[in-house]
Amino acid sequence: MKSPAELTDTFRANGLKVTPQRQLLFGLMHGNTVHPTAEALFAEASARMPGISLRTVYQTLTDLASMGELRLIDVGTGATRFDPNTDDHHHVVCSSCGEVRDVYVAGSDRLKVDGLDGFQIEEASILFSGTCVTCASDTVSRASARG
Amino acid sequence: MKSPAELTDTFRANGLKVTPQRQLLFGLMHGNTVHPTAEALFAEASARMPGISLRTVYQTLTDLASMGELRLIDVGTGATRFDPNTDDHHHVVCSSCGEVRDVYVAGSDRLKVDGLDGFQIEEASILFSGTCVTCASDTVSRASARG
DNA sequence: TTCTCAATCTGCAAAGAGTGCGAACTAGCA
DNA sequence: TGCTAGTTCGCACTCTTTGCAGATTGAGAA
Repeated sequence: MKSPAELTDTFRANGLKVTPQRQLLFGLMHGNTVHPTAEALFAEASARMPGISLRTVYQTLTDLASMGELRLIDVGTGATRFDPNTDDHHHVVCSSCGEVRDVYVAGSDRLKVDGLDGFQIEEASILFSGTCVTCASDTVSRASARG
Repeated sequence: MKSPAELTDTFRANGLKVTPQRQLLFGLMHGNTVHPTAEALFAEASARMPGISLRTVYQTLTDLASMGELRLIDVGTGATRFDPNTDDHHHVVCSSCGEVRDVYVAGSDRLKVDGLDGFQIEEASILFSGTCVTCASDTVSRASARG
């Protein structure tokens, strides 16, 4: 995703207005690597701008996504997450705490896929799931505490 | 997923009862390749057994999934889909009509993944998305009809 | 700087997907 | 046949996201 300053220009160039709410969200998303949900962003935004509405957060995120500045990701934890990293990458999710990280996969072009049946593929997304370091060590400590 | 007869035994062996509702759902899911949603199964089930409740459909599907007889899949179309194919496979979804097909992928063990950062991976799922044959030809016909 | 108006913001209602709960019902063993 | 734990069903409710409408405001024009 572009920098807040660049986004300001892009929005104006597209006939969209640059409001304080949008600027705040540009800043909160830029360089953000935690893959927040709309609700999480709303909480952060509210702390800095009391009164901002959840509706506006959804609206702005949707705008950014339709401009290709943001990727919407669904890791099966209920709410959609937003990712400002628009590189070609995939994700890994911790099935215990829900943390999501970006992963880069090489060699996916050499996969042999059977059953595509005439589908014209536009995209392939790989989702890894497992246990993150923190949750793995928590499990270990609980186990030793228990026994 | 096992056959309805085998599931009957498995359920009883696990102390679960075999009701007409469950038998109906065993039958509807066995060999089912369309990846139905709970709502879709409920519609089919209702046609054969008026009065069956959506709650029971969810209940039974959840039971089957926790016994490993069914896989829950989320292709990002809103509702969870249920897949009686428990082989090691992946999915392709048509972004136009939502159709889901099973695909088999070879060579995924040779992928180079960067960024796993200590995660203990338990699963990797690949979701392809694109346009199915039917929707692709529909687009073509509409284009030619248009001129 | 002021004016204007389309774009935006906010709050609320509502839709879609699932889940929790409790009363009524029933499969399956004794 | 009776008993009882497991089920079913319907309803209320949660959660996420979207639709709507009136009030507000950004930003180009005057």
